[in-house]
Amino acid sequence: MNATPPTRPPTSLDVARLAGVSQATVSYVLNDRPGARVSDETRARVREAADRLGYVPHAGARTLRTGRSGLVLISMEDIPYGPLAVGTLEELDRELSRRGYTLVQYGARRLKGVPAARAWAELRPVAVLAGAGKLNRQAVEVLRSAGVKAVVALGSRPSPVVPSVVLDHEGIGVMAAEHLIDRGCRSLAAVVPAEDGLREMGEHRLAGVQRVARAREIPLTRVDLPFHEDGAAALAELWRRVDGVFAYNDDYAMLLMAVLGDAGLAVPGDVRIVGCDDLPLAALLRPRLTTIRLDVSATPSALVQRLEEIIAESPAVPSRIDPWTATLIVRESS
Amino acid sequence: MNATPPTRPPTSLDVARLAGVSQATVSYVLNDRPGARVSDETRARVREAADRLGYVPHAGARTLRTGRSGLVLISMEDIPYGPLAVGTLEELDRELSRRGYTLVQYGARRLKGVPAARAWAELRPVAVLAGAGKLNRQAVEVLRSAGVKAVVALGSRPSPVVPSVVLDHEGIGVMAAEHLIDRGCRSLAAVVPAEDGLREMGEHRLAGVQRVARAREIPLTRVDLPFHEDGAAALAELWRRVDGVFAYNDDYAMLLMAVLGDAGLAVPGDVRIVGCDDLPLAALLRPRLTTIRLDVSATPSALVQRLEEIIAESPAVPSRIDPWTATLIVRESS
DNA sequence: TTGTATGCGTTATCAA
DNA sequence: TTGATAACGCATACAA
Repeated sequence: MNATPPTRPPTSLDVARLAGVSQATVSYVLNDRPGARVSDETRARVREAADRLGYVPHAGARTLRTGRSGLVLISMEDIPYGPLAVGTLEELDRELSRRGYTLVQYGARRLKGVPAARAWAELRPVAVLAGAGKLNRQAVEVLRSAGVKAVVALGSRPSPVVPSVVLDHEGIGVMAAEHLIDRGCRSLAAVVPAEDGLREMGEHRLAGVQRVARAREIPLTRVDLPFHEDGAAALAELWRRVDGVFAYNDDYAMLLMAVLGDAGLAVPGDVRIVGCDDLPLAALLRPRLTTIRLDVSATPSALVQRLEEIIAESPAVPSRIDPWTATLIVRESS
Repeated sequence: MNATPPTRPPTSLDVARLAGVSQATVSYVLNDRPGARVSDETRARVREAADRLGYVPHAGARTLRTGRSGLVLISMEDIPYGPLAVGTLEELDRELSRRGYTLVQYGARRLKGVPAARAWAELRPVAVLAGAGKLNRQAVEVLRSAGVKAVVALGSRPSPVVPSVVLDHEGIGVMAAEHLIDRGCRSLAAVVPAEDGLREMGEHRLAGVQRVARAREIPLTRVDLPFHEDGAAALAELWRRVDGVFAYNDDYAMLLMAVLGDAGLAVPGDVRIVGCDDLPLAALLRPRLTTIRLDVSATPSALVQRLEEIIAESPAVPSRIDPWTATLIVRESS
C-alpha cells in the first residue's frame, strides 16, 4: 500500500521552473496574449513543460486576479423538466461555451437561513438565470453588489425588476381555447394541476383560456386536479357537461383520455381534448392527441446575445425591461 | 439615467474599516472560529457592518487561501432524465449542502479539443461524479493531479479505475425475463433502443435477459428499435412469434402496446409486456403495464457518506473498487 | 481581546 | 524577448 503522495497540484511556477523561464512567460504563452512577444522555441518549451506536469490553471486564482469568473449560473429548481428543457439547456451550454463562458447549474434552496442569492454571489458569476420568484428586489441587490452583470428571470410573466425570459403560458391557453371553440366546442373546461410546482403555470394557462372564453361568450369551468385517476374519475358528471377540455399538458391529457374512456365518453366525439408539450408518447395514443408545443429553438442564442449586450453595457439599474417570449406551435394530430 | 456606479464588491477589509476593527477580526467573526476570542460587542459591530455593506465573501479567494473549494461537480449529460433522476439529484444536493459541500452541475462536452476533465479540474472541486465513459485513466489522472479527492463513476457497470455508482441494468433484464417466464412465456423478445444515449443501457438490460433465457432454455430475439411507430409496426411478424417482450422501458412499452393493438394482438392475452421506470403515465394504460422500478432512494445519503470517507482517507490510488448497486422493485399492476 | 504579516496562484505592469 | 514584482480577497500563525 503506497503512502499518500501529498503532491500539490502543479502551479504555473512549477511549469516555469521546468521550462527554464519566468512564471510570467508561462502565463503569456498559455493564454497566448496578443501583446507578448515570445519566441516560438520558448513557447514550445513552456507548452511541453505544462503538458508533462499536467498543469491545470486554478480558476479561483484567475478569478481573483482578473475579476472575471466567466461563470453563468442557472438555478436547477427553476427549470421545468422534460426533453424540451434538456435540449434547450444543452444548446445554451454550447452557445455560452463558444463565447468563453461556463454554464453551471446550481441549487436554489436557502441553506440555514442563507438566501440562495447569497450563495450564488459568492462565486462572483457574470450572470445569473433564476426563477422570477427567487429574484426579488433584495436578491437582485445582493447579486448586483457582488458584481453580477446580468440577472435574468425565468418565468411565465416578465419580472418587474430584471429582464426576463418569458414562457408564454397565457398564449398557450389562448391557442387551446381558440382551437377548441373553432372546432365547435361550446362548453369548456380547463385543468389546473394541483401539484406544487405546476399550479402557477396552470393558472397562467388558465388565464389565457379565460380571456378567450369570455370574449367569445363560452362557459368555462376551472378544474383543479391532482395527477391521479381517482380524482379525475370522480368528476364524471363534469366531463358530461363539457365538450372541450384544455388538459394543461399531455400528461394530464392522457390521464383524462383514460378516465373519459372508462366513463364511456368518446374522444373527440363527445369531448375534445387539447394537451401541451408535444410529448413523443402522446403521439401513440388512439385517437391521437392534439397538442401545443412551445418553440424555444431560438431562445438560447437570442438569450446569449442579449446577455452579452447587457454585460457590455453593464447598466447598474436596467433602464428598461425586456421580456422575451417563446413562440407557440400547434401540432394537431387527430 | 444614472451613470453606472462602478463600485467594487465590498471586501472584508471594507467591513473592517466600517466596523473599526482589523480585517483579521472580521474573518474571525464571520467564520466564527472556535479559537478566536472576540468580545460580543465587537462581534455585533462586525456583523452589522457586513450587513450594511451587503458583504459576500469571495469564493475564489477563499478557495485559493484554504485549498478547499467545497465544490462537488456532477456532469449534466450523464444523468438520465426523468422524475427519478430529478428527485435523486435534489436529495443529493440537500445531503451535500447539509455537510458543507456545494453541488454543481457542469457540462461535459469537450471544448476546442480540451477534454472535459480539464475544465472540471480548473475549479479544484473536492469530488467529481461523471459518466464512466468520460472517466478514463487519463481523465482521472488529470483530476487527481488537480487535487480532486474523490472521483466517482456513474454507469451500468463498475468502472475499473474508480469507485462507481452502478445502476443495475443487467438486474433489470434478469427480473423482467424471470417475470415473463414465470408467467408462462416460452418465446421472448427484448428491445434495445436505437437511440444514441440509450443503446448502451439497452444492451446491459438485454444481457440480463439473455442470461436468464439461456439458463432456462427459452428462445430470445433481440429487437433494435428506434422510437417510432412505423419501425415497430413493420415487425408485425415478429410480435406474432413471441409471447413475452421486455420493452426496455415504459415509453417503449407504450409504443409496443399501441402497435400491437393496431396489429390485432391482445396484451397480455397474446403477448405479455414488461416495461421499466414506473412512469406515472404508464399506470394510466388499459390494460395496466407491468413495470420495474429502480429503488435509488437510499443512494444519495449512501453516496455522500462514502464520499466523505474517501475524502478523509484521501487515497491517491483507490485501494479497492466499491460499486454501489441500486435495488430493483417490480411493480405489477396488471 | 485584537492587530500585523504572510501566502495561496494568477495576471499584468513595468523595467531590463 | 523576457524577468521581477505587485495586487487580487481571504484565512491564519503569531505578536502585542
